[in-house]
Amino acid sequence: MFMSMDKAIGSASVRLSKKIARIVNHHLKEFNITTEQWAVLRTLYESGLITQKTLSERSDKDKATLTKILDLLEKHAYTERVQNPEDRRSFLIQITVKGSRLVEEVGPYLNEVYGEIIEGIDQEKLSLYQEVLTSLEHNIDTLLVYESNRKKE
Amino acid sequence: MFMSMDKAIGSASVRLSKKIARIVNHHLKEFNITTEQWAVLRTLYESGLITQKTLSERSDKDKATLTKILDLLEKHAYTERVQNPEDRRSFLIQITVKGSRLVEEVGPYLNEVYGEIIEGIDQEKLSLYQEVLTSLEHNIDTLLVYESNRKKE
DNA sequence: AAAATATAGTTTGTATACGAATTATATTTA
DNA sequence: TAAATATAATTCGTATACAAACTATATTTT
Repeated sequence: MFMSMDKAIGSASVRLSKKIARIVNHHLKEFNITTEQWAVLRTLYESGLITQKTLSERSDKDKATLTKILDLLEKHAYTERVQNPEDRRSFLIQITVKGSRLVEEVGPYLNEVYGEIIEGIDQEKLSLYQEVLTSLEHNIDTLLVYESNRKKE
Repeated sequence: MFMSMDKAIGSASVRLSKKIARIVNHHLKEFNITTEQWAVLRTLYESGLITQKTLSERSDKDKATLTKILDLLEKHAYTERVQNPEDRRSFLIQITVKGSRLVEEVGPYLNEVYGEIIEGIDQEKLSLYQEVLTSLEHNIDTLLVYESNRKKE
């Protein structure tokens, strides 16, 4: 069975992720926002005024993708691009009052949804799940760095 | 800390999934195929001749998405749509010899990649990780069914 | 059997992911 | 300091996700 690992870990992780996004999107629909926009907005709420570059790193969004997401968040007046006085190439991204209010409203609501998602699973197992999640992510980060370095040579 | 669950479980799972797809895509590039095309092709390899509908369910692909993926797989002659003699609306999807050969080549190779991804993580923890993954998926499936039923009323 | 309903697959529209090219500006090097 | 290189952000092209509308065909209801 040559694809046991693949099936067990990779496919299952990817499949779960899509389902999480699907159900969260259902719940976020009434707020006119998507899972990914939420991830960016929440990161911004927690970070305060940061550059688009930094926001891209912290929210794990590609710069091209982030451009689009910020366009949408701006359209709803949840965020604003402000010229960075220290570097004319860059923007500082500012969450608006409306954006902050949304985070404060949606945050607790989403936590209820997550309560349903983890229902019946031991806290202990969940902690271990998170731990493995982190290890896997770390391994992949290492591999990705290695590959991108190899590419440059 | 009102978004702990969101951050700990949701965002982390989604982030990991994207990274898995990213690194696997890097490796699959030389075969001119993507992670998602691979998932479909592998499912088909394991299932034999099945309808597009069934393939959609087994590979967890939306029917619209699957249409596009099959278009691409067909372009590379890895699969074919065959008229279903029992139902003129439907197609049977057939993996070609070229497609089978690809699966047999890529499968073991991908398993090596997954070996690197899980490097240094206890087998026991990985099993538990999978177990939680399954439970979470099950919970979400239940919630999604519940929601889609509510919608119809 | 005709009408109503359900189903398989495609198309369309919007959002996301991401590599590559492009533009404007900074930083480094010769 | 002029030239080369690096960086921040946008744009473009291709792939995926998914809801909704649409087409063709099946199935069920009356």
